[in-house]
Amino acid sequence: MRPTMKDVASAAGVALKTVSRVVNDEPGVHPTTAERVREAIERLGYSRNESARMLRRGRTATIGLVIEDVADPFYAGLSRAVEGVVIEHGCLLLSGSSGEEPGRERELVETFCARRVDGLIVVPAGDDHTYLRSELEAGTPVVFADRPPGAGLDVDTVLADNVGGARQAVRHLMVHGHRRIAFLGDDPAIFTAAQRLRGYREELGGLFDARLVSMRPPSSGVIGDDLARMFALDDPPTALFTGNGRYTVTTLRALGGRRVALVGFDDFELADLLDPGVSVVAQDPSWMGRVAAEVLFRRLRGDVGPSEHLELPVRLVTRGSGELSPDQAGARG
Amino acid sequence: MRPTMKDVASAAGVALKTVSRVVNDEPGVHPTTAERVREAIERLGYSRNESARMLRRGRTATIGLVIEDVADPFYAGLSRAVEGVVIEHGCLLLSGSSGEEPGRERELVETFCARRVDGLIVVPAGDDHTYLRSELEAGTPVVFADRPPGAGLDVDTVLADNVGGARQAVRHLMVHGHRRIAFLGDDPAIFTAAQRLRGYREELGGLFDARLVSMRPPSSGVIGDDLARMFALDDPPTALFTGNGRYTVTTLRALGGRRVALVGFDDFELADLLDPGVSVVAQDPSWMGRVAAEVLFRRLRGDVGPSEHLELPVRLVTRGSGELSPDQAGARG
DNA sequence: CTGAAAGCGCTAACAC
DNA sequence: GTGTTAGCGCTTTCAG
Repeated sequence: MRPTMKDVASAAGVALKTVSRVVNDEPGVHPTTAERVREAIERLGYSRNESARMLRRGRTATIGLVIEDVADPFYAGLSRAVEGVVIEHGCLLLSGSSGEEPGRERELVETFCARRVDGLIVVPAGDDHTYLRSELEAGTPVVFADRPPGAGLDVDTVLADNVGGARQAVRHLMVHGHRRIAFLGDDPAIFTAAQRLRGYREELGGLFDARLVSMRPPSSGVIGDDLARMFALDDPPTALFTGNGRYTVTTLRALGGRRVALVGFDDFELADLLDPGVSVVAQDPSWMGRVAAEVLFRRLRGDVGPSEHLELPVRLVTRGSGELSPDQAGARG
Repeated sequence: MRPTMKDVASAAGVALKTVSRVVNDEPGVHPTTAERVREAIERLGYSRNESARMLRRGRTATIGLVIEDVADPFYAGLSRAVEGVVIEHGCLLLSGSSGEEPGRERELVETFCARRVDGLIVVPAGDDHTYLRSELEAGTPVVFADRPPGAGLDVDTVLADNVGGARQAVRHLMVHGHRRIAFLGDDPAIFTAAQRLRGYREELGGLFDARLVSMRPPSSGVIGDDLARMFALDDPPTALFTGNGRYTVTTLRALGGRRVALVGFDDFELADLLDPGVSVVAQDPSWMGRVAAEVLFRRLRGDVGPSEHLELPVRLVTRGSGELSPDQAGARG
């Protein structure tokens, strides 16, 4: 069906190996012979079968990326950055979304491994990664991004400063006079959510009040109810800290124009165009992706040093919503 | 290094083929034997080498997806939908972003083809796809999404109703009393931009005024200048039609709170939370992705009917900005 | 500079 | 039920 090297070889009247040399730009082929081979390649429309090459060489020039959901802007940005580095290194990217399901994460990782990806970048959904043990022993480098692996796995990790970022957000609100600061975030089973809760709690100290904390899976759709419950308290919150981009948006929608001080974790498009502009603790998903990919390729180049645990700083961006004072709260904007 | 079927076979005291049978759930293996093989697989930590399998079977169970940029919400949504269908069919997705560069699009497509992807979904950046000819002849199905292929290529295509959507947007603004409607969009070399300009022009008829059209590459950063120029006219626009999500956002930012009627092509997160809410002609990127993937798998299943050319309807979503009357324009919001 | 032979790990086709 | 053989298309090794 498709022409193979053998076909090209007989078309050009040379041996298989000579074609291989030409295709791979190996030295030691007479220019005239090379030209004849190239002409045959062109004429037959030959293109090297990478599957065969991979099998023989034992390298696939493929990196596997498991994220939570490409449609989420954070992971989309991360993916794009990973892709950039991967392409720069002459590799291709196999990617998949776990949808926050540990089973799917594992399935994806195992499928990628069966394809013998040269390396793996994983944003884990689960917290048991013992299934990766044999792959690591086989020498495949793995980098965890955004969230660390489950206990007992010593691999490179690139995280954001979740605790510090949360503390920064809460401190900012406190500086602006708030004492009743609510936290709305994801299920604490998720690492980043738990870390941000921790930072929130640490910074709040004695002001912490469990009634001002709502952590629900994003699908539950009850953030509005939780908010209503909090606002009905004798001492309602005057400020909100939302645990990630999705919650910030959901919360803004649930507020329906009600003016409350708010700082969100994660930056998002149009945060500056809302009224007031939404103050956020911004992560840089591209940076995280790039760093994770670079660590991976360093390993691929043979770096066998101890595992790296990077924590990327985050940045408070003030746009108005986080600078409202407690007495400005409550009014309908 | 890694255990192979041969290793498993000798560990279990059976022949290679028996291991293959067990691994592939082929019938005709005695339960006891199968159990022994499974035990050996478990003990050695064996996992089938898919590269070898691909080479032998001639199918890679891989689909290639070329888009413009994963970090763009439209393409992120499309990717996610494609991924869903691909996984459902037991395949994996190789994806890459062309960054709107025809050269990169071609490179990606050719690399994917060298890996012998079973099928290809392409959002083209260029308009010459003759390089795909040989691949199509080799039997690889290709589906174009969002934009059609260059001349002379008869393949399945899934597009949105760009002309109709643009007409709908302009008509809506006209119904609300506007006669001076500007169009801000992408370089007309891009299919969707050209189609939307066409719809805009058709619907506007005699009211068309070239001075109210600005089509620039998104990188140029001069949308604000163009807008200023238009507003400085004797008969400035009272309404804007923006050609895609990115332009809508850039335009809103450039307007800096100035109240002008506006309808944008493409829906976007938070469009409802801005003041006024942004009216849009909404496409459904997930739908487009799903449909494209389904058409592809139908081909893969052997459908050899004439090429399909699907046009997905779009939907006008009114949120306020598109319902402002001409005399409400000009004020600072 | 060029070529022949072996074999990567698997599956297909056919024995037994 | 099970095993043997050939070979997918390429790279590696070694021989000329």
